[in-house]
Amino acid sequence: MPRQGRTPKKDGPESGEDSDEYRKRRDRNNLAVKRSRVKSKQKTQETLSRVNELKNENTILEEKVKTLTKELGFLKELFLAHASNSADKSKFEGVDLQKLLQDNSSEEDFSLYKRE
Amino acid sequence: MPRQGRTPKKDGPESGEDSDEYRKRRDRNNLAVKRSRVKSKQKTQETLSRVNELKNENTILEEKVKTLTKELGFLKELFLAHASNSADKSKFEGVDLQKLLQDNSSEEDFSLYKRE
DNA sequence: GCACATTGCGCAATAA
DNA sequence: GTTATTGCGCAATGTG
Repeated sequence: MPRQGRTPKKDGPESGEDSDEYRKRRDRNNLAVKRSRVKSKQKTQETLSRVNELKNENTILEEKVKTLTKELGFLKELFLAHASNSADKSKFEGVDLQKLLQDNSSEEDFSLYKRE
Repeated sequence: MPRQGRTPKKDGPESGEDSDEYRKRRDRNNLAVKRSRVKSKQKTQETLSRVNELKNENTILEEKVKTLTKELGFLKELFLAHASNSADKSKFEGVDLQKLLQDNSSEEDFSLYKRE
């Protein structure tokens, strides 16, 4: 659109009724602009805060995963150690522990082995 | 600061040397303003993207925690079931399993029990 | 046809 | 001295 630089002469009841209605409209728009810009800055700040929140949650979750993984590793080792030393040769409650514990089977459904 | 609205008359070599140097300066500043605003918008977009990345990582980590917790729960149950049925009454490789497995001991240092 | 909201843009102040 | 950033007003445009 052509950036028309103010029409000094009043052609009539167009965009520039010299000072009365025009000024009022300009002032109201200037206020609206300020409101809009304040809101915009708030949103930006909130987004930045959100990033920090998420980073923190993330760190906590990573620690949790680390801890759980360590714990799990320990139990599996203990388990296998016992199983390989036991009389029944790596069978434990009918479960093939070597196979069961070898991988980290994140996808696996353990409910098959679950007791009631 | 007083928002001086252009000095039409040239008082001398001040801020408004009527058109030559002034116009050049204005044009260069206008370009700088555009660059600055583009950069600003990019940053905003990047921050929004960052939020999404973090949300995704978060979801993945939460799933991982869930899976690991489930797996751990299963192993502990299996472990305890065996221990309580075994002849040595809840002793397993010299470790008090009941005590060891009762909690989720996130803080605990398992290295004490670690084999070489 | 309004009225407010959002946006691109230029100006001037001022930070760097 | 220069560019970068920022507050501000204007006008166009979007939205309802």
